[in-house]
Amino acid sequence: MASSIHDLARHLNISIGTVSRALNGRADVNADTRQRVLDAAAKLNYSPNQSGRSLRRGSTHSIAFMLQPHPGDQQYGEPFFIPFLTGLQAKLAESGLDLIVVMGAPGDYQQERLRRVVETRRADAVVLAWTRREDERIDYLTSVGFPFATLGRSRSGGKSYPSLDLDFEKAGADAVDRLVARGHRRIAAIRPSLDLNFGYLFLAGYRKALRRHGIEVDPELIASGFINEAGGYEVTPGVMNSKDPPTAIIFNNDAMALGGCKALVEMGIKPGHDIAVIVIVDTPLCRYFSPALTGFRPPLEPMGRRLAEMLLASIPAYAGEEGPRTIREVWPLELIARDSD
Amino acid sequence: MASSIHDLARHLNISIGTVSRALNGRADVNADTRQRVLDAAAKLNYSPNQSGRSLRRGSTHSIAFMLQPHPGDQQYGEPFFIPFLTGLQAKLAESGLDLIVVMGAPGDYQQERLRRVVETRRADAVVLAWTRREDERIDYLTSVGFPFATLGRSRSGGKSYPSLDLDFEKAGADAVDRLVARGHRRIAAIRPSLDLNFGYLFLAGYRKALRRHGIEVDPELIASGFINEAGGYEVTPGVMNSKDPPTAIIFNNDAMALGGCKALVEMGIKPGHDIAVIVIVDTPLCRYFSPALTGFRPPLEPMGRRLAEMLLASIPAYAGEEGPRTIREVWPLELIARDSD
DNA sequence: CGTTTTTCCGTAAACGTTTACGACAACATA
DNA sequence: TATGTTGTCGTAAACGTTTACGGAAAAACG
Repeated sequence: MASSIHDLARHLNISIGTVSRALNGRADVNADTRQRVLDAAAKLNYSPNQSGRSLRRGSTHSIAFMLQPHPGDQQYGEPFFIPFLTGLQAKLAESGLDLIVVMGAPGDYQQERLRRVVETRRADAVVLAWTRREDERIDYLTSVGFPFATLGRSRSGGKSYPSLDLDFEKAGADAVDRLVARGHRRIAAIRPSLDLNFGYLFLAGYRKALRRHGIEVDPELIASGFINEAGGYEVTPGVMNSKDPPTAIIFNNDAMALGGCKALVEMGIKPGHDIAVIVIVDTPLCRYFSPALTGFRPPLEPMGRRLAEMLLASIPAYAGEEGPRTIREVWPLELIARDSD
Repeated sequence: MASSIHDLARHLNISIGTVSRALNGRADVNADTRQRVLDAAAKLNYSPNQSGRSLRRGSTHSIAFMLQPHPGDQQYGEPFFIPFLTGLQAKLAESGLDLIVVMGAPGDYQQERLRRVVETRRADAVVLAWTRREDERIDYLTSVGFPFATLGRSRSGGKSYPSLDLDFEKAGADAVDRLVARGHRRIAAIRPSLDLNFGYLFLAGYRKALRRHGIEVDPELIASGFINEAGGYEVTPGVMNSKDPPTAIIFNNDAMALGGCKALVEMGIKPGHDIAVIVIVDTPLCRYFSPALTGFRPPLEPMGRRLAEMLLASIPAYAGEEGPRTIREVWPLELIARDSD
């Protein structure tokens, strides 16, 4: 079934060295023999054994992505990641690289699994998501000198790695601007409870914009919960029951918004009618919800492709001998106005 | 950084053969030296190089999962898969196996990528999802004798591989039973347009139950669309505009239901009030939707674990020398009554 | 004490690649 | 002709494991 380089050599009556050189496009092989090798490879359905190749080369030709379930809810996951992975994989495949997805073990926030990937050299580099403000994974990877890139920023690890992020700060501010322009002054913010960096950035933009408009930031209008439906559902009533309730709520993502809207409805408050709602990271869910939720849709698939490019360019083994390269990018987030605000 | 078996041997002044045997728990090594090897391995932070190991062993110690984005919608993916993958990965990790996730290329339904995984021997086995009624992937894998397991049934490939599925047929029937018991006789079914097998099974149960109740199956009440929000949104109006409109709709999954409900609201029809709604494969979305949608929640994480077990047991290299084993399982789907019907 | 068995360990080959090195022929140059 | 250059290819080592084989020492047995 699996034909090796030896089979090709025997079949063509030449040495395995020549076969390998022909296959790898090296210069010191006759054009004629190269063609014969290529033909034979196609005929015998040859494809190189990855283990042998990576053992010899010292690189695995694959990139790992650390995927995690929702913190606080093992039951369901984040559809967010799938289109991102699609882009990532597509770009990596163009360079003949494979994508390994490693699930994080709940609890230790992936440290253990990350070590395993690094130490067994299962991948040449790793991509991290849901970066935290202080991220021990980043500290670890930089300390051992393992190549990586992140979806999202962090304060850890200096500026020595490629990262791609969305401008959540601006999105938070834009959301506030829009609501203020529509007459709101009591604006709540509901964000994830963990120190996920995008929640932090969102809140920073929210605060800044409020102050810019001369509106005092009221801690009673800021709540945090798990970044899923349950989180939004549990936390929203508290905000609504404050002394001076909000007339608008900004949710950090679609799942929290869904749960929050459920809570609102149960309180007899109609989202989009009695109260304005904006979502920072939306999905098709927002568009098809009733009322359709105003939000910011991230271009996930292009982000995946771009981060793959950036990562590859940062790895000497894959990149050409180019000079310094862009190492961090922050993409704008564009508001899509719908019916909920 | 990365210490090899040679480092251990040199450090302990013994041969690499002994080190390997000690590490692999073979019998012919002194208990004392074994302990010394283990200690040294821990101290030198040794972990075996996967490439070397799999080259020698002829197995990669990793399993591939083919992940695909929504057909007809590249933009977002199926949260369905994440908890399933969590379970799969958890179980595989217990046996020291890694999980490789390979994204399917849109268009050729994964044939090309699947070939690549098989031919380069990147994995020892592969897990398929979203099985079709006739599935060329299954035919291919059986024809080349590559081990695999499927989430979902298919008519392809005989009975020679492990598969785990949910009883969509019974769920479809249960949904009909419940609606009929509540007085409905005009019941619509909205399912995916592709020949995804779970859509087929669902419809079979739906039909069977209707006939059992002496209700004629009306083709006008059956519609198919892309298995996402857009699909449900586009297809639902057609069903509602039939000569004798339904008083209840069964959606095949949560995304289609969301889109369908949007369409209903736009037509001035209130889901859960003017019309009953049931979802076959629900997610937390259903619970937090307003009205909360009655549906069947699949135990995805346990399913992932179980399928990993079944797959491992079917691979001679991993399994002990056990006899014949359960090769196909169909799990029941339990209805969770909520507010929409 | 001689023989057989057991226990433990070292040697070396093998897995499928890649690549440094050298060999040989053909050809060009002086 | 002698020398150098170029083009092409084979040889063999190396990557880090695992494992069949054999051997030496120790233990068991007569």
